[in-house]
Amino acid sequence: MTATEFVHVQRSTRRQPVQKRSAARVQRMLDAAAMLLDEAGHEGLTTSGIAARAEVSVGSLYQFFPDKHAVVEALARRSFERFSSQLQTVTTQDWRAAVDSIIDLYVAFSREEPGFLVLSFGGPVGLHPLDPLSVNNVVVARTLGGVVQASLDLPPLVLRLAVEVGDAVLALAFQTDRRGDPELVEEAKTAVKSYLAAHLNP
Amino acid sequence: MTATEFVHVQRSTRRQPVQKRSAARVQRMLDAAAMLLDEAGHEGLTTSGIAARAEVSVGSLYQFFPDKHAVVEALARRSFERFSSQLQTVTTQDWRAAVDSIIDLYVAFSREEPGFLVLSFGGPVGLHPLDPLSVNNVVVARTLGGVVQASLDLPPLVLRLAVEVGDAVLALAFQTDRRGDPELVEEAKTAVKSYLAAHLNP
DNA sequence: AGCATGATGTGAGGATCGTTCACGTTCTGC
DNA sequence: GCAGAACGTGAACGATCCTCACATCATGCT
Repeated sequence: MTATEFVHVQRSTRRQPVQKRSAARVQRMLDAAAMLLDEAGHEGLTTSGIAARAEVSVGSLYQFFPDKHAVVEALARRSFERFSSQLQTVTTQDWRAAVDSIIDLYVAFSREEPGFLVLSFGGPVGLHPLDPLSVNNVVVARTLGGVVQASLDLPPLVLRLAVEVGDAVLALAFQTDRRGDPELVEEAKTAVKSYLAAHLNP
Repeated sequence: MTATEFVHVQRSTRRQPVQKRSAARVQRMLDAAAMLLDEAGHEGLTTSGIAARAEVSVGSLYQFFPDKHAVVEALARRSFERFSSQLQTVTTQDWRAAVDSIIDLYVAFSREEPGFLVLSFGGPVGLHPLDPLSVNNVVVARTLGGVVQASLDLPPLVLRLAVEVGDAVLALAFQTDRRGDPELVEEAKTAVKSYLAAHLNP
């Protein structure tokens, strides 16, 4: 599983940046969107705001993104790619330690990567039925599965739900405390581990 | 815990209906919002749409609600009150059966009550940090606790997380299948029960 | 009944936002 | 150095949220 896995065929009807100049501008737009997302949340995110912050005209935004939602989606994709690349450094024989590491990594990433927190838990995720951001959890589940398969063998659904369970508790942790309530972060670990353990001793 | 628990001091700066006529109109507005939510989702919900569907002018809407979000919030409150009143009919000595019943009730309610599904899982829930809709799960957790305390004693946090875990899996169930993927609904039950069981045999 | 007061109802219009488009500028390959 | 493609721009259009000045209805009091 390489990072190129996420470079899907762009669903956008817009141009893709081919020159260095515009590629850099697109990155600036995503940076601007991430900052504004942290500062003002989803509701405070405006196309003109993104353009202004990125020192770009609105028209430039729409050269590369079909609509505002596509900007958010591209940002989420970029953030998740970064997270995923770090995820692959997690290698351990003990599956319990793997769960802890993955959750710690996720928490750290939520604190550092601008916009990541809002994208994950903030609210409106464009849940298009096809292949939305929610599929991210599938990737996490596969990675978890890859790490874990060394010591145990579980059906994909269980791994997927384990990730979903962790996500839910972590959402609560970040809702309580912007930096992630430590007690709830620990509970997320035990929740996932106890859920997985339950599927081992039926 | 009676239904009046949810009739908080109205946070709105707007008038509250005092005559029968306007009270009925407010209900019509909420009905309209629920229908439109089912038909077009959050993004398709417009104030003029609600007003038209309820055969009311936009101005009337804003006499009783400070903004659009307040309409959604009031609808969520009303729906949850209805759900909560059914929730109190669940009485059982076996806590495992109680979990099953509550989840079945939730699934049934999500299918029948207009807008309930979109409000629960659809996306943008106005996660105001103070006392948002997310508190609903606290109420469910307390009810679960009340039913369960007969047979076992668990800290509130565990009950709260049990509800959160169930919510997460059910969200996935309704994301897969508009009527709730049966396999995932069953998995929601086992996930919650195994999580609770894990906190009994440490 | 008649009147006063407040509750209720209205919809055109201001403000903001997403998006488009016709035009001007810069790069790339030949 | 030239043609064509890629890139960049911002005024303007339509949709949407929300307000406000005004009209109508209900209730209580004399």
